[in-house]
Amino acid sequence: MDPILDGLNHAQREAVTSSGSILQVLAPPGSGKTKTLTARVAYLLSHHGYQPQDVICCTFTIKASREMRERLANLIGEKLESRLILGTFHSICRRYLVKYGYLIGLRKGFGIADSDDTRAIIKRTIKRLNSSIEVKAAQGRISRHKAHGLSPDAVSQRAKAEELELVDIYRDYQSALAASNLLDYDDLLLRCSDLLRDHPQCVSNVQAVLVDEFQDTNIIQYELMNLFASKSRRITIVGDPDQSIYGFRSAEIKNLKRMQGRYSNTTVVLLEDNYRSAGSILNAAQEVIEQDEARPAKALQATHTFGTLPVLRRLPTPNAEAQWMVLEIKRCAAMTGGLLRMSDFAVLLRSASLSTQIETAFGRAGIPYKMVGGRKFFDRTEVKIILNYMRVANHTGHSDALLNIVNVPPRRIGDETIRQLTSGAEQAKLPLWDFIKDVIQGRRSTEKKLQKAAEQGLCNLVKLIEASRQKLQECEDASAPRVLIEFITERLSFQEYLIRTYPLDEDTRWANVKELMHQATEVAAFEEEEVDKEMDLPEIEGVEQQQTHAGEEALTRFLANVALATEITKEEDNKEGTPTEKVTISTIHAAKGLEWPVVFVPAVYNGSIPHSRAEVIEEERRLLYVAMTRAQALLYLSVPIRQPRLGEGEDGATTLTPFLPPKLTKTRFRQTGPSLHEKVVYAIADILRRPRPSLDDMYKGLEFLPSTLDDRWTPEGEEDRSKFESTSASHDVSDEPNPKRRRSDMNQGPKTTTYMSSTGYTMNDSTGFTLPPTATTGFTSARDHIAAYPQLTSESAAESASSTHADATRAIEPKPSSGAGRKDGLTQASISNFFGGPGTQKREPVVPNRPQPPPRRYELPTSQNQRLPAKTNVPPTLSSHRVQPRPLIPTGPTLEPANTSGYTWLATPSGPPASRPRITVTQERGVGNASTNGTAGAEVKPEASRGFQSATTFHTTTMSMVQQGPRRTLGIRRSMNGWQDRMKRESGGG
DNA sequence: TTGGTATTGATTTTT
DNA sequence: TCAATACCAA
Repeated sequence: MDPILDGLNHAQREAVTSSGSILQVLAPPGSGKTKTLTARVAYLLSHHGYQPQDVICCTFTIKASREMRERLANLIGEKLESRLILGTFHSICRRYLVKYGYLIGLRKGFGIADSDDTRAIIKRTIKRLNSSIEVKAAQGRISRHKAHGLSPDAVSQRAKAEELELVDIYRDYQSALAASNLLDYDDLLLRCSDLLRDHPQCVSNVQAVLVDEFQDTNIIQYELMNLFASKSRRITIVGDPDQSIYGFRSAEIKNLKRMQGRYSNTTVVLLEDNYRSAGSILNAAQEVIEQDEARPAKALQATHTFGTLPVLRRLPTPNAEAQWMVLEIKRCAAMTGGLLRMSDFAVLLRSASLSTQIETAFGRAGIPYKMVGGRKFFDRTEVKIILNYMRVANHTGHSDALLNIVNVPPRRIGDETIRQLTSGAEQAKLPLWDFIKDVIQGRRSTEKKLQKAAEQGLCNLVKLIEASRQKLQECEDASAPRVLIEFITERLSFQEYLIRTYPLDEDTRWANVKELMHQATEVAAFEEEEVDKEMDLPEIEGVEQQQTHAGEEALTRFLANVALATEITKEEDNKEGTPTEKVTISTIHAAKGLEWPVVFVPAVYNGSIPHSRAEVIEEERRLLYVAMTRAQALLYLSVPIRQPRLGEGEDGATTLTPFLPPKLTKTRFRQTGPSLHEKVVYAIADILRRPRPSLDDMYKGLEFLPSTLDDRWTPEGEEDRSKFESTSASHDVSDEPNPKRRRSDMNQGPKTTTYMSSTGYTMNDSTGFTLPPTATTGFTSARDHIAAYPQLTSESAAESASSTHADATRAIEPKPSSGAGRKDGLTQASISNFFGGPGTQKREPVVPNRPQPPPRRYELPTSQNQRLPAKTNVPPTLSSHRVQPRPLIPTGPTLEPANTSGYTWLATPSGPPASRPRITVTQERGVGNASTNGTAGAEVKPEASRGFQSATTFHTTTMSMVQQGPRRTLGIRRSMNGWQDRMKRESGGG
């Protein structure tokens, strides 16, 4: 058997081995899309004998291209992998333009205009033309025209009057780019397609073209694909119309049809088995996407068990929402006995700006996280300054970069001076830089005489840039970027400048500059090995490739990578005790193609999703679909019922997204987090294909939980006043009125114990939630609890109904006897399992009067506390607020009849219905403790203890995160052109 | 004319 | 939280 085909199902195999030269693979979420595509690449190399440098593989995002490289390296080896022409459309185009751009009159050493440059240029011309068009709107419309391949002239021909205003801006923008020798993102594609259309010999070597996420291609990218394949006409595309979420970037789902029309011999293969998600999640997601009636029906078959229903949680405010996520993450982590680690959780957001509250809540609670998407490393002001110096040094014609740094650090060059200079340069038809040089050397003068101070400042600037250029000329190797950064920071006394300007966080800002240096160093090290030659395009007879000064070339490439990558991977500082395990917070867009065991999608209200400014609401629905289908085992959607800030309703009330109509939420969702008893946990383990945790391990975490249920808020999304009376007085905990006061509350307790602080829960209790100062209302009986959640019973019934057929597919065990007493019986069984089932040495429900350290939530009277191990001593403030052990009575949602794979419970002795097992969690802890010394679950132990102990280190991480402020964590992306290959070599090889 | 301080305003998604 | 604007003192 061909190892390439190992582990592929029938449809995947068919796709991989298809002899059709034009192949479309339609691959819904979790169907092994990337696996199939990489296998196809490997198959083409090994069975068709193509050389890797003759295969082009286009992805859409950098992350996707990195993943593809990694997978291919495993499949075909690094040697071959590194020679593939693989990358984002933009980066591949850049490579072609660098080598062959001269054929279409592109000037050497062109730079890439990032969105900041674009915005600045457009802003300037709008001002000059006195246009009333908004900058952002103009930017978007110009980009759209370009994505359709329309030049300013082309637009003006078919334009209406109002469009003509834009055409002027468009023209002006284009000439500004040309003047600075810049290409914007659209130009990269556009000019490359010009190149290949006029000079197809540049790609005459290409044997096969593969495109990932084809539904996200725009017209130009589609044309590029065809041009790449103009010789061989062998194309494989993988895509899913349901996951098209880049329409705002002119992506056209129509390209699928267009391609079929263009190539009559198109073969279409459908993948429909989902290997990622629980059946319950798929059902819910499928129902969301099927609301789109224009969409062709497409099957999506679950291969996993039904699992537990997804959650749609209502909460009072965005802040409560964030705190709830903290609670649920901790609850999941603790109650699954080390099965789930921090890196198994993801929070997916419609907008990156939603992250702030979540980040602060996580920071306070000691949840380590990393933010993906949102603000980019290379966009930080301090980094940007250095980069702009480098850009000017690289190419003095880059007027926008020059304008950005002309008075940074301050050189007494103010607005007026700049106005004189720019208008003078324009009149003289000179680049700004040349004009400035002429002025200070006395060859020219401005309309109005410049101030002495300003002139002196300009003089210093020119000297610095000239010196930098000199330095660059002297440096004829790949170290140029690093050399230049060092030189510039030194000459600017940049660190002192940062201290002066940003006294609050000058250290992190300086650290960012250091990080930039580090990146440059890495590039240099990589290129010195000359491995990068393999990244070059293959030589083609008869077409000359353009050569450049090595140092300049290295700098240009560095800057291009920066513009195209905009994020970098920070190497994990694996210092002792630093957890590398982090919760991912990401935009939904940036999460495409990825998966996590547990996914949270907060803010599912109208205006957020669909976004209030969204143009196509179908796309927003697909966005929700994409977000939901990232989840493997647990999916949480949530919505704050009030949005105090920008809410459109009078009191800031929100409305649930129309994508989740009542008939859907009633049948496919539960209202609160699932009870995480044994069977649920086992189902999670099975879906993740991880070993089931032992019951011991599952007990271990419980004592640190304030509750084993998701019950701090009512299912309707109010704070539960019966338990948290004092907090309801000020229900916008959200705005965190006076943290100091609360902190002092906490500090009434003994300052104590590494243990306390190490749980990471002290922090949370003290700041995240408002604890009632007195214990009067702390106790809630389970009966009260049930009374408060009447709907749960029916909900669980719905779940069992909807899950029956899914059961059948996977039932390993005989079904529980169904019938009248079924619900109770099941519940009892699962609960008693949970607290003392056959997984442990104890078969009986635990002896009630055996003294055991209780979990905090169900605190025993203080007399019992004396028997706690010294280190687990609980401060009086915390122990006092709940005085009685809370009996746990099975409630509706603990029913999980879907998970018949948990076979242990059938053997469990369940009490007679009359005497329900009123087991306190105290006992449950006892079981856990007792069996810690036993043998049960020994093999799972390392995992479990890691998950648990890390709480200690979470805390420390948090502290550093809090000090640094939010979003200091560097993103996980890495620019391409081999940076990641180097990483791989280092980590993988060593 | 500059540069500091205060106020206000604003925040889709990515290459 | 950050950035752009507005105003005032030098």
